[in-house]
Amino acid sequence: MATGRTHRPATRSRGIPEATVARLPLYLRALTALSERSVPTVSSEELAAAAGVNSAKLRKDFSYLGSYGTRGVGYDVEYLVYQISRELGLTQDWPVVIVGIGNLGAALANYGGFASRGFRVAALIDADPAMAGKPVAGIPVQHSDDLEKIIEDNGVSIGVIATPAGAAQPVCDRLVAAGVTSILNFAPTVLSVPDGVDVRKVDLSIELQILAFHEQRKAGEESAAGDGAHPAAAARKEAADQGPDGDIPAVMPA
Amino acid sequence: MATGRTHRPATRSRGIPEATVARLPLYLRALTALSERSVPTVSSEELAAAAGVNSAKLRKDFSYLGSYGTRGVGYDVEYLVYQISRELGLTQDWPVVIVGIGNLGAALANYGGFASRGFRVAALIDADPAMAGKPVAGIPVQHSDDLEKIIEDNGVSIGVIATPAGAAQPVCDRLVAAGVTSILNFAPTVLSVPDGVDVRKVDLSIELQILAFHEQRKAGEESAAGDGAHPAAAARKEAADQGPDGDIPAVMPA
DNA sequence: TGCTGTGAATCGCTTCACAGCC
DNA sequence: GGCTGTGAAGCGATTCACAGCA
Repeated sequence: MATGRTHRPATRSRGIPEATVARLPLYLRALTALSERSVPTVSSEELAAAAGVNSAKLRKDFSYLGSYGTRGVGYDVEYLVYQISRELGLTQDWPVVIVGIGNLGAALANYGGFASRGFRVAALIDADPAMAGKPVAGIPVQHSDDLEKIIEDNGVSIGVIATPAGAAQPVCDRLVAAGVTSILNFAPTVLSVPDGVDVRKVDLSIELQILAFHEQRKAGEESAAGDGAHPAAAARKEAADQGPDGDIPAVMPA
Repeated sequence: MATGRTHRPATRSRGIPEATVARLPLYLRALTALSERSVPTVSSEELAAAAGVNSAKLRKDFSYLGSYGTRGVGYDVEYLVYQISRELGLTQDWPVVIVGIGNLGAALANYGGFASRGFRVAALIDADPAMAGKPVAGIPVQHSDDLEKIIEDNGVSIGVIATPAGAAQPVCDRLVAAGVTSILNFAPTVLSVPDGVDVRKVDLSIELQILAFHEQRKAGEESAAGDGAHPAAAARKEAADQGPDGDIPAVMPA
């Protein structure tokens, strides 16, 4: 779920649960793979397995989009690809800017998944004058002095921040002031934005810490497993092998 | 998300809710910043603001750890840093390997947040023989032939996969076979792992698609004139035009 | 007085189980 | 017979509101 909610609870004509929205890209990817293999139809069971969720959840998710399946048969792959793409807004072109062209920014610029799914890297922006003009992934880096102009000229509404932590908030402010209303933040900082702006964050260090927590728990169990009589140890053991199963993507609201 | 799971619900006595675990790193970061500024105590309200959550949630989260605050005063910053670190398992050293040293892998290797929080990059591994021996972030890249030996020699239990999608599952299988039980996956693939192995995934393309969904909704929302709540930055809203049904997918395969 | 800690109410997501249709 | 679509039950997480303590 993204934070920058326009704080009206239910203005929507068709409200799709946030958790469902977060899974649609997963389904879309699995469906695209099937489509490439020219598979015509797929059952909820099969598709769920490919997407790594359970089939009841998948059917419920799809029921929010409409009745796109056929009982006794399954779902038409091509049709479903189109419906989900449309729902996600991927039938249009989204120009994106990436700010901060270090290793990470370069990795993002080179990431193939961009172009293939309705996103277009409209510009790369960096504060280092030495970077200006240098092409990364075939796109010349532009200096951050021109940020506002770049946003406007390209009609950008989605920005990716891959700067060091200290630069993230100022960059964010400028992006928002220039008209960006969705931000994907890779910097390890909590960004503050006005209402109406969505921020999603991706934070390596947080993910690792969550893994460490579970890892520690696993380790504690092995040693406790022996002295079976202890109730607390037994309790911990039970929780053991349940995957974190986040489902909530590896991302938190800011 | 872990593919294989025993569907055993979390324990309730000693178990900390998963949602709480996911926020602890956030609190820890905010507390560390306070600690660096030598702030001795902090209230739930202040800390919540710094971490970007609401204060009731924060207090509830902390209540799962124990009663570490003082009524009328707040929380002792240093003490809380320690308690959370301990709970997350960060008082010990976690050796981590990164597999796939492209732009992204290099970015991860260079990421400072690693060392500062109990994680140590024990090795960098890549399948390209030309990379072998080349130092990245001061660490020589090793060839993936030696993966198993590297895992064992370093006692690694956490692996980071930053390979292309196609290589991810084989790499994952080898990591798991060699003893890794926690995986952070950056490749756009659903990994399947045996029970007892945790997988968390970070997927740029999914995040962008979620943003696009909300962006699209904002654009379509002009009609909601109702009561005052007016989204800020009403600059560019025309760009997104809800594609009417009828046409064939404009989505390209990956 | 001020702020924590927490039962109780609430919300939203997941799962179950089966009716409905092919 | 097989598989979708969905009301209803179940369950975890969030929020409320206030009791309890420095």
